[in-house]
Amino acid sequence: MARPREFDTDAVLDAAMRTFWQRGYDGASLSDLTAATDVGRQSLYLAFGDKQHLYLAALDRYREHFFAPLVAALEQGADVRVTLREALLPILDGSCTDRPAGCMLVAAAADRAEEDPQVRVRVAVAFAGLEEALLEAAQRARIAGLVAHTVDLTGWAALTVATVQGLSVMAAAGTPRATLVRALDTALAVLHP
Amino acid sequence: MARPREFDTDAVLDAAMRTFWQRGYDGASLSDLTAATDVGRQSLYLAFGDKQHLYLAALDRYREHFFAPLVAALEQGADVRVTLREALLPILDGSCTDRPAGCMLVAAAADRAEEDPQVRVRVAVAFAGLEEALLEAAQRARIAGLVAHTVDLTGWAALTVATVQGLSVMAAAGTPRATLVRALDTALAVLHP
DNA sequence: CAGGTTATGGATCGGTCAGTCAAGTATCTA
DNA sequence: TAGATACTTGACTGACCGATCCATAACCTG
Repeated sequence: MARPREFDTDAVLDAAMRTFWQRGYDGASLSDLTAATDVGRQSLYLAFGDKQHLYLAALDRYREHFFAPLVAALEQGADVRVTLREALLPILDGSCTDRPAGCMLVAAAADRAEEDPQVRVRVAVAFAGLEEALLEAAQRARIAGLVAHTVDLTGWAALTVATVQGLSVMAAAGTPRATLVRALDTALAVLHP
Repeated sequence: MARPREFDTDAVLDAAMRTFWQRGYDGASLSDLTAATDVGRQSLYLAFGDKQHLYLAALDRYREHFFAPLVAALEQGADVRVTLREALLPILDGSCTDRPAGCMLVAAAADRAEEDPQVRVRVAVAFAGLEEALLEAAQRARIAGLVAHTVDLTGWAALTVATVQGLSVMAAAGTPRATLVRALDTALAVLHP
C-alpha cells in the first residue's frame, strides 16, 4: 500500500450516478463529472476505468439503490397497488428535489442501450425482474381475493412495466403531473376486483 | 430568381428525419446528415438554417406522416382496438425495415425535450392530441356498446398514451417483441365489454 | 449576351470531447 | 528514514463537433 485515496468511492459514484441520471451519457461530459464528484480526471480514470465503465458502475448503483428496493418490496408480499404508487409518485413530479426526474434505467434504455450491449443487458434484466415480481405479487393478491378474476395477470404485468417506462420518459420530458398520475392510477385500478 | 436547387427539399427532409429518428439529435452529426441526404453542408444550412431548425422540420415531418394519420383514423371513427394495433405493431418489432424502431416523438421527448422548449411543445401537443382522440373514440365505442361500462375512459386514454410511449422506448432499446405485444394487447383488452 | 443572384463544395474556424502523459506529492513498509 | 507505491494535478493530444468563409459554378432576367 501507499498513499490512500482522498475521496470516498461510494460518494463519488453517487455523484456520478446523479450526473448521468440527469444529463444522460453523452450529455454528461468528463468536465461535468469531475465537477460533480470533485475528483480529478486522472483519479476517476484510475478508479473506474473509462467513461463507459463509470457509467455502468453508476447504473448498477442506481439499480441497487432505487430499483431493487421496489422489486424486493413486491417480492416480500407488500400490497401491489400501494407499493407501486409509493415507488412511482416520486418519479413523476419534479417535487422530489433530492433526485432527477424519471428512472435512470429507462433513460439508459432510451439513449444508451442501442450503442452499449452491457447497458442493454442490464436494462432487460432489470425490467424482466420487475415484470416477474409484479406477476407473482398480483397472483398472490388474486389468491387473497384482492384482484378480479377477469384480469389476465401476465398481460397486466407487461402492461404495467410498459406504463412505468412511458411515465418515466414523459416525466423527464416535463409532462404535467396530473396526466401521469391518472395513467398510473388507471393501471392500478385495472386490478380491482 | 437565380440558380435553382439541385435537390428535392421533401426528399432531403425525409432522409434527415430518418437519420435523426434512428440516431437521435446528438447522435446525428452533420456529417451523417450530409451523407444521408447527399446534400452539401452549406446547402443544408442555407435551406434549413442550423441543426436545431433542421431537426424541428424533421420532427414536424414525422408528426405529419406517421403520427397524424393515427390520430386522424381515430377521429374518423375507426375501431379503436384495430387502429391502435395496426399502427403500433410496425413500431414494436424490427421487422419493419423501412423505418427505424420506436416513435420519433418519444425519442425526441427522451433526448431533446429538456434542452429545447420547441421540442417540448411539439411533444406535448402531439400526445395531448392522441389522448383526446383516444378518449373520444372510446366514448363513441362505449355508446355503441363495444366498451365495458366499468372502465374509466379518461384514465384509460392516459394509460394508453403512457403505454404507447413505454413500448416505443423499449422497442428502440431492443426488448423482445413478444413482451411488447402482450402489453399492447392487454391495454386494448381492458376496453372489452 | 451581360449582370445579378443563388447554390455548391471544400477549406477552415474556434470549441469541446474522451482520454493520456508526466511531474509532483503524500503515505506506507521495511 | 529511505525507498517503493499509489494518488493528484494540470497540461496536452488527436479527433470530432457545429458553424462559417470563400471561390466557383449554374441559372434567370433584362
